[in-house]
Amino acid sequence: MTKNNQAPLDEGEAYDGRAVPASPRREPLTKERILQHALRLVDEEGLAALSMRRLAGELGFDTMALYRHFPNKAAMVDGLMEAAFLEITPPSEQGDVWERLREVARAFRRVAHAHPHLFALIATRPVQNWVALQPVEAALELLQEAGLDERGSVGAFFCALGYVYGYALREISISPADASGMPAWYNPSQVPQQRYPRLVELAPYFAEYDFDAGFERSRAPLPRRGHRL
Amino acid sequence: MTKNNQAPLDEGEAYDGRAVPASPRREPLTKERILQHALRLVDEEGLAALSMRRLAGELGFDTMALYRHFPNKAAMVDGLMEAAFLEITPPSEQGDVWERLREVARAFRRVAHAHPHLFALIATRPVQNWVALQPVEAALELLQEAGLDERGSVGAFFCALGYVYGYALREISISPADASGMPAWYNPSQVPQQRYPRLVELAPYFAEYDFDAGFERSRAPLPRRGHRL
DNA sequence: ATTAGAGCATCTACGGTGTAGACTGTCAAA
DNA sequence: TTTGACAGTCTACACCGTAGATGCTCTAAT
Repeated sequence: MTKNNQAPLDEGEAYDGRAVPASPRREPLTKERILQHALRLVDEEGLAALSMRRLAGELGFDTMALYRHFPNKAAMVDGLMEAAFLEITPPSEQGDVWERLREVARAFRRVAHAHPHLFALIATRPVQNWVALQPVEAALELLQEAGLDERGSVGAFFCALGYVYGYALREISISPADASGMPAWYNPSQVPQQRYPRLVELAPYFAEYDFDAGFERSRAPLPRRGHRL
Repeated sequence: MTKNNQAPLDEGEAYDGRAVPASPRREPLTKERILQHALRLVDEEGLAALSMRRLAGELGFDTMALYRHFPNKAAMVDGLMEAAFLEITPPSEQGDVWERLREVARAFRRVAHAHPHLFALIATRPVQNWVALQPVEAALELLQEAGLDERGSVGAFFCALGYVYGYALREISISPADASGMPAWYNPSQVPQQRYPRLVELAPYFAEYDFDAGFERSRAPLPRRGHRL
């Protein structure tokens, strides 16, 4: 398959992995520029599309130039995840505690939508960036402010975090549609009728399910006032 | 890094990707044997360790022999996921509906523990195996049996599925421990004290958190009798 | 008994990947 | 003017998935 290459490439052919000797003066490579372009690549074409050769090529540099800024590819991807976490805005300073907790949850989900490919990675790997713990800290603070004791905070945290991650992940994993415009198993005509009668019966309701509303409605995993977890 | 290679390899050196001409009579390759060995590999060393060359080598065959049984690597991995889904046992035939729903949830979580690396893939990708929909069908049936209407069933399904996936995923993603035996952010001495005071304060409670109990306790996302979702 | 064919296994080769190590050019400080 | 640091380049290596041609062995039909 041929890849359409609308990148800058002002310095030369590039993107066979090599760049041209380069003009005497040019914008030097930086961590930020690299990450920015990499993020765009991943968002638009998925993680598989992110290769050091291609990335460097599209930026107009030699592949190995990237290694002046990151020790290896894994470190660069870590940088991408960190960037994603930085998009999780801190909750507002005042207002109902539970509402502020919901704000954090929404921020997580927003990141999932903004960077689905990256989010799959984030949800899958252990946390290894301190920045990533910023929203965690915020959530814990809120839970305690809401009156939960230590053990309760941790319990509620894991419960809610799991829910938010999982819900968002289901959302973005389910999406890819077939020719008919909807995932195969939403499409009753494709489901083996007698093995999965409920699936067939409920197919239209799956198709019309509103993820936004569903997320907002489901406060269950967050304990409420007077509700023992 | 050198890889220790305790595989069969009775036919010859192998695992440089090539196998020896092979003795006249030997156990032929089958889908099942391939999947079985591949699953072991993934469970023990992670998805990255699964390469066609290595897999074939360890089985004592030429790399390309695998392609007689699977059109490509992706199809083989699909087979692995299908195998994992088959481990999700159907719920018992009778008893409390909610308890049977919990059985399905537990079965999911059990698979996550049995095959963490594979589960990360499963949780991340859209469903593409009909077999994988078996437990979905079961859950939907139970939800309706419990008295929820169509829209309610779908809502509860997404809610619960998200929670189960997410909770299990957090569990298996968090685990990798550092030298001290616990994940870095459970370890108060490693957490930047003043940026994350709550994290430090709650660290011991994180360390003692019981995932099993937490999972069992958290029935919140599943609506109960008399509880409007 | 001989032949034809079907399957499975093997071999070779191609283009892709991440990255180690040596090299070159440019600029700032000594 | 020299020195050194540093950014970018070049070459090379080992690994990856897999297309295509070739060979082997057993079965069924002649």
